[in-house]
Amino acid sequence: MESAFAILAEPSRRAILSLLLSSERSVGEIERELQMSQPSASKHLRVLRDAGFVESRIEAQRRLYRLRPEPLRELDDWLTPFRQFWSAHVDALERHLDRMDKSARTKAKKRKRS
Amino acid sequence: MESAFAILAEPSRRAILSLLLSSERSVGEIERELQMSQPSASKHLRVLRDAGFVESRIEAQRRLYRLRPEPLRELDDWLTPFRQFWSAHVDALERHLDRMDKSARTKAKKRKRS
DNA sequence: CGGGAATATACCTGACACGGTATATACCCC
DNA sequence: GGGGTATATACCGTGTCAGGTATATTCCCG
Repeated sequence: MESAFAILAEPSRRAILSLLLSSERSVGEIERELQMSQPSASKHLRVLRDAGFVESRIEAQRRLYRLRPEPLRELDDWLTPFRQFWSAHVDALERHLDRMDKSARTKAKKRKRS
Repeated sequence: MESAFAILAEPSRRAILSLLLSSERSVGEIERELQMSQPSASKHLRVLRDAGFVESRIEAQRRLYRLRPEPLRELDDWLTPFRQFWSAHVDALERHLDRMDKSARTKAKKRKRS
């Protein structure tokens, strides 16, 4: 369970991270908003914390969890070489379409990046 | 095994994708360069193909696999809202460091985005 | 200090994915 | 068409992980 990808393979964990985008939350809030059991929330948060995706602070009996950016940055770094690839790919498609008939071009453009 | 993250949770599959960045390869080449068994290579490629990460063409008895950009784009899209978050976070760190001593600032700047 | 709320952990169980071995399939070339 | 190469698939054994239930822990407050 080392890699950031393995951590994010779990849909619930991705949901938690997305939730924390707007603001920090307690375990109970996460539990309610994502409709998961309390132990499940705690366990996912534990995994996320061990992997550095979140950190917590204590407020009375609550633990408030918030995002930490580093692991997601690493993800982004892994993607970097591919980014170059896929923009090249789009350009190649573009050039290719310039030699095709119009109907095909129209259809294919729907898959083009914004 | 739906999500792109689940597919990339496997180190071997990430290795295959990285390998294909430079050029398309046959199953045998992948098998040799990544030191995995032939069935293992075939099975991972099957998963990657089903998920749209690669496509193959046939040349004699070989299958040549090459990258497809779309699924990685989706990954990148998922990261988008977090990117905004982490640059904000860096800026906050930056401001904070402006009030700290120099040695701490120097050390932290190594982790700063380009 | 005792009760209750919030969170964490232990334990069990079922599902599933990976790796390996064996085998099938497809294709080339002599 | 037979032998060999390249790739895919079937099947099995095993480890790992997620979810659930039960319980421990921590903390607040009256």
